[in-house]
Amino acid sequence: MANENNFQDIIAHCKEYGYIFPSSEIYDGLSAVYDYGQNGVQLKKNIRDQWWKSMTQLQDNIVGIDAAIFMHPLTWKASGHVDNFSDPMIDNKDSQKRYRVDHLIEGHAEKLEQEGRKEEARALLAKMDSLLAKDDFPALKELILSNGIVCAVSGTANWSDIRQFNLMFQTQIGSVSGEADTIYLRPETAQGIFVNFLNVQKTGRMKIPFGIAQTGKAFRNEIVARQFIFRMREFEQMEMQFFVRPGTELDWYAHWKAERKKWHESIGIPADKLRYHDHVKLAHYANAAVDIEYEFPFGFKELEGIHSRTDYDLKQHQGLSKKKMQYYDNDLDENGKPYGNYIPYVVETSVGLDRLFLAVVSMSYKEEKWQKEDGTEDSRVVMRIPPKLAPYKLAILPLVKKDGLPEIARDLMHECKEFFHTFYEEKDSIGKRYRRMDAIGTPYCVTVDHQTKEDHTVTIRDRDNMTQERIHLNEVIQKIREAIK
RNA sequence: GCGGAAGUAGCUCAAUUGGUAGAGCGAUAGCCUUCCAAGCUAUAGGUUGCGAGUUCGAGACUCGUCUUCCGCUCCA
Repeated sequence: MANENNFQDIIAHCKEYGYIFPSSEIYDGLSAVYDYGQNGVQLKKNIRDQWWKSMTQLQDNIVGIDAAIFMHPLTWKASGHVDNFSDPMIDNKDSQKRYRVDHLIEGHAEKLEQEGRKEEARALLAKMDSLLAKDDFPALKELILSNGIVCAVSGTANWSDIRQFNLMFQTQIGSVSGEADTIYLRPETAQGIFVNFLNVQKTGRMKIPFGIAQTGKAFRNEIVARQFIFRMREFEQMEMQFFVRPGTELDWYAHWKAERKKWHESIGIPADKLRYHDHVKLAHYANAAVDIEYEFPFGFKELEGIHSRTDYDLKQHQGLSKKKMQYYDNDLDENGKPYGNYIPYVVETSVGLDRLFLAVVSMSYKEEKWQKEDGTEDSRVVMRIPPKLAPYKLAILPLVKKDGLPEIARDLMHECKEFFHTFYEEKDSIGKRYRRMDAIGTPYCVTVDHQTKEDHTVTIRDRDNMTQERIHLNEVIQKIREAIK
């Protein structure tokens, strides 16, 4: 069974074998940020490619886009990110409760008012507004202390300093400082799809129901980082927003709920490691929501979210942009009349690519021990990554570094690399090289030996069961392509 | 954010009461040629996380700081 110790081993293995490095490690690292190494980038790309193919190429009514990370600031006003998550916060050190500063002071003003001290309340709020406008946090804290405002839980005034709680990363657009405007790094890719809804629908002549898919980076200023790449400040999402006729959204929600779980199983994730988790408490924009959870070494956690987002987002954008986010539906209803104009409802599927990566790595990592024929114990660390996701598909190994074997191996290498990632290695004993390939998860190894010179056959070794068979040189490419289909 | 623990070579760890920083594995080059790790030779790799202090002398003691891990907290 998986456990925490195993998880530490997985993290160490990821670094040791070029999958994941802590960001900026030579400068002591950057909290909650990680880099993908030479093997990690390939695995990540392969997962992303599988998703992209399944969501666009294999679908009749879904197209992809790639929206910019920078978006007009009003986008985040519309989505609710600006108003809800960028306020000054203060913590009470005794109760460890966190408050929005404006809520805390307003609450106190209300109490004053009830006590009939209306003038004081008004003065307090006026003072607060002017200080908030100036972002004068020390003065705001002083205001809280001088008014004797205490925590409702602990009853104490043991307050931390006031800090800005920023969900979103800010930066400046415009090369001349002073004239610059604040913009945000997107906290979710979904809004790039919503703001392009009309563009795609019109230029692609899309008919409802249809979907728009996108993969890309998103950024969140989280408070703390834990659990390796499960929660990062910079992460990659794979999202698809599916636009449907109002009233049909829950049918489509059920459809995608089932489809998405099937997809995870199709890339090799065991069904018993997956489960649904229905949301009881729904976000402000949803009328149904479910997580597909994976059993990580630290427990079942969200891998993908499927949300019925109603028409919330398009309606919000219509309100702020003054552009009609409408679709004219020519299909006939039960009375034989066209459905006509409406704002489509949206069913969202949103996977964390980094989380999926971690799921694949977690399920693949195995430490194995067994008895050899002579009675001694043998062991290996193997990454049983599904072949179609593995960074390298094939390793080509000359049995010895002489007798013309490397030359044959290199010729084969040259042919293979047109079709899939191939690794070449001639140093050390053959057993050692097999172990190295096991450790990075290469599913197949072809070994060129002396017999190859006589009959043009090689051995091909299977990573998972360590068995070998002998095949003709001409069969190698076809066999690997078949295995990674 | 709070509490606890830990930072020595790429990895795992040594280094006696405070007295010259080491080993194994790994890496690199060469030898050997052997189908499942651990054959031979050589080489490289360290301001002991960082900064102060105590001391004739600090990897070790004191203080500060940074990072990581564990448990709470947070995670629309």
